[in-house]
Amino acid sequence: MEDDSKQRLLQAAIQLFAAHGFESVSIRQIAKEAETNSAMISYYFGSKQKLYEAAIDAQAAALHEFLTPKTAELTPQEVFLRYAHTLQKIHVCNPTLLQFICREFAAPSAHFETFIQKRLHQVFLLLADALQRGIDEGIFRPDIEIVPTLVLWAGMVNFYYLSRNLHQRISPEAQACSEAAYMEHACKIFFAGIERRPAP
Amino acid sequence: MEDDSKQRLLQAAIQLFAAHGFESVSIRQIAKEAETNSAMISYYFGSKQKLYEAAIDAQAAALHEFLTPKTAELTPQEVFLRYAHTLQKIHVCNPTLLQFICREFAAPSAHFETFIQKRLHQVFLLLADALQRGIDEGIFRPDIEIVPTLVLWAGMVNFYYLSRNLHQRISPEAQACSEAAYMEHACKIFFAGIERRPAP
DNA sequence: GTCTATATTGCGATAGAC
DNA sequence: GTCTATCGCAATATAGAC
Repeated sequence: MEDDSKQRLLQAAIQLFAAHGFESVSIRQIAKEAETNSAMISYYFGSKQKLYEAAIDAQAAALHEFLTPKTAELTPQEVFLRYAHTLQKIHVCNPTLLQFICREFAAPSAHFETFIQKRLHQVFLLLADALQRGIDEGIFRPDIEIVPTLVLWAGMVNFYYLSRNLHQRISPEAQACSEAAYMEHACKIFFAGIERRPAP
Repeated sequence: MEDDSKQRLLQAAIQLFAAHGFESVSIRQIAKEAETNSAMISYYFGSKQKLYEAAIDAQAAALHEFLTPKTAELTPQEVFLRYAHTLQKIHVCNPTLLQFICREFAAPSAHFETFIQKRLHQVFLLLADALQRGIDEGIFRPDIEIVPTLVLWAGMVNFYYLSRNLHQRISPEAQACSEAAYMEHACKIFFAGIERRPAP
C-alpha cells in the first residue's frame, strides 16, 4: 500500500468535492471511498481544508499542460480554433473541473484567486493579441472592441459545458447536440460575426 | 413585529445561502442576521431545508414577471433583443440569483428541477420559434441549426453575468465593460453572424 | 503507515416558559 | 409569537496502540 493511500484519498476527494461541495462531504465519506480511514487525511494533508486545496491544485495542474501553447505563428482564427479545441480536451480529460469552477463562480476561494487567475490572465492576453492582429490585418471588422468580444467568445465556448447537464431537461424534444458539432457551429457564427465585410 | 420576522428570515436566508451555500450557513447565523432566533425558522418554515426551498421559490417568483412576454407581434431580432433586455432587468433587480444558479449548475437540487425548468423550457420554445421564423423569412442564414445557435446565444448573454466578478481580476489593465455596452456589442456580432448574406 | 477510540465542537430541531 | 435551554447527533481532529 505505502503512501498510495494518499493518492486514493486525493482522487476520492476530487470526486466527492466536485459532486457535492466542500461542506457537504465529510472526511469519513472521503476515507471510506478511498478505502482507508479519516485519520489518514490529517496524517497526509493536515486537515480537510488542506485536502480541498490539494484537490483544487490537482485540477489546476491538469490545466497547465494545455495553457502553454505557442501561438505566435498561428493566424488569428487559428488561435481561437486552438482555444476551442484545447477546451474540449480539458473537459474530456477532466470531467470534474467544471463543477469546481461553478462553485468558484458562486463564491471564489482564496486558492482560486492565486492559482487559476494568473493562467486565465495569460489566456486573455493571448486572445486579445490575436484579435488585435486580426483587426490590424483587415481580417476582422475594425469596429469590434477587444474586451466585450473576448467575453462573448469565452461565453460561447464555455457556456456549452456549463449548461450541458441541463440541455436534456430544458428541451427534451430536441436531440442532443454533440460537443464537436456545437464548437464548429459556434465558430462559424462567431467568425461570420466579426469578419470584415467588403462594401456592397 | 408580527410575522415580518418571517420576511426578515427569508431575506437573510436568500442573502446568506447565495453567498455561502446551503451547508455552509447555519440556522443560527440566519437567525442572527434576521435579528431573531433559530427556533423561529422551525416555527415559520418547518426546517432549514424548507427555508432554502422558500428562498429558491422567492428567486424564481422574481423571474416570473419577466418570463411572460408577448412575442407574437415582434420580429425575430426583436425577440432576441427583448430577451437580452429582460436579462438585464432580472439581474439588476435580483443580484443574488446568479449565485443560486451557479450552485445549481454544479449540483442541481430537486427544487431547481421542478421549478425553474418549466420556465426555461418556455424560453427555449420562444427563442426557437423566433429563430425558425427568421430563417423562413430569409432574414437569417438558412444553414444555421436551432439548438446550437440557441446555446450560443444563451452563452453569450448569460456568461457576461457569470464571469462579471472575475473580469477585473483576469484583466486588471482593461477598463470595465458596462452591461449595456456589452449587450449591444454582443447583439451586433450575433446578428452579423447569423444574418443572411447577399451573394457577392 | 495504519487504525480505533475519543475529545471537543457545532449542528438542526424542539420542549416549554412567557 | 418569541425566546432560552437543551437534546441528540455528526462533524473534525487527534492521541495512542500496533
